[in-house]
Parts: sequence; C-alpha cells; structure tokens
Amino acid sequence: MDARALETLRTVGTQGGVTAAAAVLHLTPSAVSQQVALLQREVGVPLTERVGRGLRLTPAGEALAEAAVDVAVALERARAACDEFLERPQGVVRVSAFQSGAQLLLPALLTRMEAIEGITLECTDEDVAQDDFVALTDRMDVVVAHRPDDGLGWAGGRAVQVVPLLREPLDVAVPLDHPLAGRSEVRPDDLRDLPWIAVREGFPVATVLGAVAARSGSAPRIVHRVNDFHVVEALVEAGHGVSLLPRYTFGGGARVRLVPLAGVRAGRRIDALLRRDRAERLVVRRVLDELRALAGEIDTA
Amino acid sequence: MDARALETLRTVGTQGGVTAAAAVLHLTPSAVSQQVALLQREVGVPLTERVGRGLRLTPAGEALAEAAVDVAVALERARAACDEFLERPQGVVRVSAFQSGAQLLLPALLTRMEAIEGITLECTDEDVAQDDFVALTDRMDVVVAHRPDDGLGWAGGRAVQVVPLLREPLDVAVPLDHPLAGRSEVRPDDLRDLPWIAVREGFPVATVLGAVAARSGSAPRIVHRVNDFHVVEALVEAGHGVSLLPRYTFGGGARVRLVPLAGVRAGRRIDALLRRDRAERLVVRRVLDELRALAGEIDTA
DNA sequence: GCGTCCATGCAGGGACGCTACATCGTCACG
DNA sequence: CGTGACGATGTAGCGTCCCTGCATGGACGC
Repeated sequence: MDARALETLRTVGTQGGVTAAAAVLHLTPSAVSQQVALLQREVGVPLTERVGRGLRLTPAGEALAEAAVDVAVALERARAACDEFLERPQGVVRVSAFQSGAQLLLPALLTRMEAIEGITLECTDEDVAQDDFVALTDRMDVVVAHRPDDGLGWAGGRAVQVVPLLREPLDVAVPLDHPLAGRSEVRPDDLRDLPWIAVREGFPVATVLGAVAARSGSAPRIVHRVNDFHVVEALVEAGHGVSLLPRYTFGGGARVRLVPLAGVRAGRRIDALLRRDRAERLVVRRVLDELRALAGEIDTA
Repeated sequence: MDARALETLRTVGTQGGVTAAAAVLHLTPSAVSQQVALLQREVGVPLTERVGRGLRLTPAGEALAEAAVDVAVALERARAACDEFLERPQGVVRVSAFQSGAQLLLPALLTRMEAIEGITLECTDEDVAQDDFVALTDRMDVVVAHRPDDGLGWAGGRAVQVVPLLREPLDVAVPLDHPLAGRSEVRPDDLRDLPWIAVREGFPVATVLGAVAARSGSAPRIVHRVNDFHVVEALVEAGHGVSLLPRYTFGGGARVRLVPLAGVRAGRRIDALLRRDRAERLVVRRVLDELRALAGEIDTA
C-alpha cells in the first residue's frame, strides 16, 4: 500500500473528481485513475462509484481517505523530526488569502518573515466561493479564509485544521455626504430601504447582510452584486448605494465613511485553514505563529 | 520521503546493521545501503554512523526511525480501515514462540484458529537469547517470549507492544527417588549444595536460579548448562542434578517430580511481543485475542 | 441528437530501484 | 604484524513500474 496512492485517493475525494485531483497533483487524469484502480485491486473493495459523469468515494473509500490523512501526518512528522536536528529550518511555504485579507495581512507577514532566514513565502490571492476555501488547502500550505461571524465552521472534518486569526467588524459604508455619514453609529432600523451593494451569492459574508436586514424587519434591497471591495468602495463613493465593508481593511480610507452598526452583531471571522499534514511542517508552523501574532496585534488595536 | 525507505532505516536500527536488515527485508545489503543513503540526502542530516565494521543510528536517525513507526502504524490502520468493509478478515499470521511456550500454547491456539475461516497461521519455534526476542518482531507478527518474573520489561521502546499472557511458576525438579521428592514444598535453605542444571548464560530465566540461590545465602553450584527443558528433564530423571522447570509445561509428566518453592517467588512471565504496526492488522488482533484467552484458561486452571 | 466533458483502457517511453560485482575499512587469528 | 573474513558502500546493468499520450465509452446540456 503506497502512501502516494493514498494521497491521490484523498485528493480525488476532496476535489471531487479525477481530473481536478490530477490538476492538483500535477498528473494526468489517466495516472490518477490508474493509481486508484490499483489501490482498489489491493484492498478488494470498491473505493469509488460513478455519479453522473463524475465520481465519488464509497464509504470504504472515505474510510481509507480518512486513514490517508494520518499517514500523511505521520510522514510529515517524520520529516519534522529530522528538521529538529537541522540548525536552520528551511523551505517554501505557499500562502493563499482572499483579496481583502491579503491586503490586510500579507504585507506585514512578508515583512516579519524577511527577518527569518531560510523561509520563502509564495503568496497568492484567491477569491473563491465560501465552500471552496477548504479545497484550496490541497494546493496551498496556508489558506486565509473568512466566514460570517455567526455561521457554522468549515467542512472538511478532521483533515483540515482551523486556526482562528481575528474577528473583523463589518461597518456600514456610506458616501461622505450621506445623511448617515455624520452618525457615530447606526441601528438596523436606520437602514430600511437603502440601496445595497452585496457580494455575489455563495461568496463569503454574503449571509451577513441578510441577517442585518432581518433585524430591521424587511428584506434588503440589493441593487448590485460586486465581489471586489475596492469596486464596492468606488461605487459607494459615487453614491450608487451603501454596503458592508470590513473595518480594519477600509476604515483608514477617506473615500467613504464607515459607520459602526449597533443593535446587531455584524462581522466576519478570519481563519487560517491548513491540512493537518501540512501543519506538521516546522516552517509552516513558523509562518502560522507569525500570522497569528500579527492578527492579534490588529485585533487588539 | 518514502515509507518503504523509512521502514528500511528502522530495520537497520533494530537489526543493528545493513546486512541483517537486508536479510529481514529480503533485499541485498547494497539496496538497503542505497535506500538509507538516499534518505540521508533528502533530509540533509547524517542518519547513521560507523562503529567498528558495523554501523548505528545517529540521534537524528533514531528520531526518524521512531517517526517511521507511526508511519507504519498509520499505513496498517489504513489497510484495516478497508478490511472493516470486507465481510471476512483474511490473511496469514506468523507466530513465533520459544520451545516450551510453543509446546504449551501453539497446539491449542491452532485448534482454536481452525474454527475461524480465512486466517492461516504459520508457526515457528525460535529459541534465542533474552535480548534477541524483540528483534524477532521484524520477521514475525507475534513473538511469544518469556522473561524472569522480577526482571525488567522488554527493550524496543514504543515500537513494540507487550501483551502479558500468563505467569508460570518455576518449580524445583528432582528425581522421583530424591529425598525432596516427597515434600509438598521446599525452601531455599533446602537447596544448599545441590548440583544444578541451568540454562546458558544470557538466555531467558537464567537469572532466576541466581535469585533463588541468593536467598539460601550461597551461590548455586551449576554443574551443567542446558537450554532444552526436555534434555534437562532427562538429566534430572537420571540423577545428574536438579533444576528449575516451568510448572504448567512439565508438571504433568511422571519422569521427574516438581516441588513448589516456598519463601521465594520464582517464575517466568510469558508475553506476546509484536510491532505496533503489525498490531493494527485485524487478523493479528484476532490471533492475539485467542492467545490471550487461551493463556487465561491455563493461568487460572 | 449532437457536442462536450469526464473517467478509463491500452501502448510506448522514461525513470527509478534492485542485483551483481568490486573496493575499502575493520576486526580476529596465526 | 600480516592474512583472511566480514561488513558497508560505490558503480554498471537490467528489469520493472509508473506516467504520458491517445482512443473509447458513457453522461449531461443545448
């Protein structure tokens, strides 16, 4: 039983298909298919079953994939055991973050890591739907993701480790000349019938606006759906609507006014997601420590 | 980092050399050497160091070998996870036992396992020095070993699992016409100046006789050193000396008389030794359960 | 019903790992 | 102190395994 094949099976499970898994593993779909087939012959139990034109893991496949996590963890732990004897931990760490999180955290993170010799950071900004963050952990070492404050956690079960970084309040962004711009806070009632600019359906913190509006007793009037907060900011500035924007990331600017919400809790949680096996790498731990420290400074500021 | 290479390194550690490890793994010494060398390049730390004409693991090597155990365990657990979905556990289990333990346990064990379809037992009797029992676990799934009652446990650390089976008293074996033959028990003082037949130095329970004699205040007079208990029995029967023989294994015979010792605790512990990764196999667990049940019957009888 | 996408089988090629052999160093024996 | 044997380690050669490329079959959507 090969650890590589186990990893392949696991990826097929998380990525939901042979082709997607092949892309992550830098292989051809054919190779992935053959590995799984070989594994199946070895254990004598069907591991995958076709569903439509894709496929999905059988219960036995799920069980094996779960066990594969422990194998990967053990292997990484072995590597780490040797690194302890190396005077200097070394390696590259791939970090991914959603756009505004990247803007908030990555510059300072890179600065901090520059002081540490030997660790190379490869940063990427990835804006994906809420449910797709966990799948990124197959390609990345650390995935900075966000979710509604009140929402439930992340899928992925035991395979992914969730490290809470910080909670960022979402404020109401209004034009500088807006009637609410002078207020020190607004209540849900103040927001009735305002034209909202929201994020696209299924994307992070999409549900927050609905929750806020529910407190005012009516559904929000959504006039635009824009994912990029800078575009949102520009639209708000030009008077095309109001929106919810994260305080730490957009509070400093002078283009729009951020007014805190009172009477309702609106915010997003920013977490670091990473696979349990990746978490065993010393360099990854190191980056994670810095990231957590950095987030702590922002949160208490 | 290959799980196979890790296993190889571990074996080099336990077997204490490339050649011995190669024999266990069914490889040539060259292949083992190359695997270790490759592993070394990968981690960038020396894993082995030459000592005389052999070699030994460096601290880093030991650490990696220890981690290799967890990898092997995780892999076996993965296999077991699939076997759960198989209706019938199946496979061969290699069992090794020292001579008298084999005589005591193996026939009944085989009878019990015959009732279970699919599990094939391969039994071997291995009489090795006390310190060499653990090394057998590399070749065997289950090793039945014995040690002095009062002695310390087994070496091998976390890598080997010890399952206590039973404690067997050691009685004084005397000829049928010996002055002590009629006694219901003997005390250490009764044993002064008797001609003893002991096992060879370094072999299991060799230390027990010394402990018993120490209670009588004098060193035992050892006239012969014989490992095979049947030979010992024949020698005792012919009046060439007395000896310590295990009660359950030799108490039933009519060739010599076994007299219990009083005033001193003399016995041997019979344990099952197995590698932690092997212990994850369902069929191995099954055999172990039967073995333990069987030993329990003997112990309470 | 056709095009597209996805999983899968088959043949070819490359890379990796093992065997066999030679070398060097170390320990036992005369 | 030289000689023989044992053990570890490189090198060449070969076999094997695995991956790529291509073709096939099935399923969904327009």
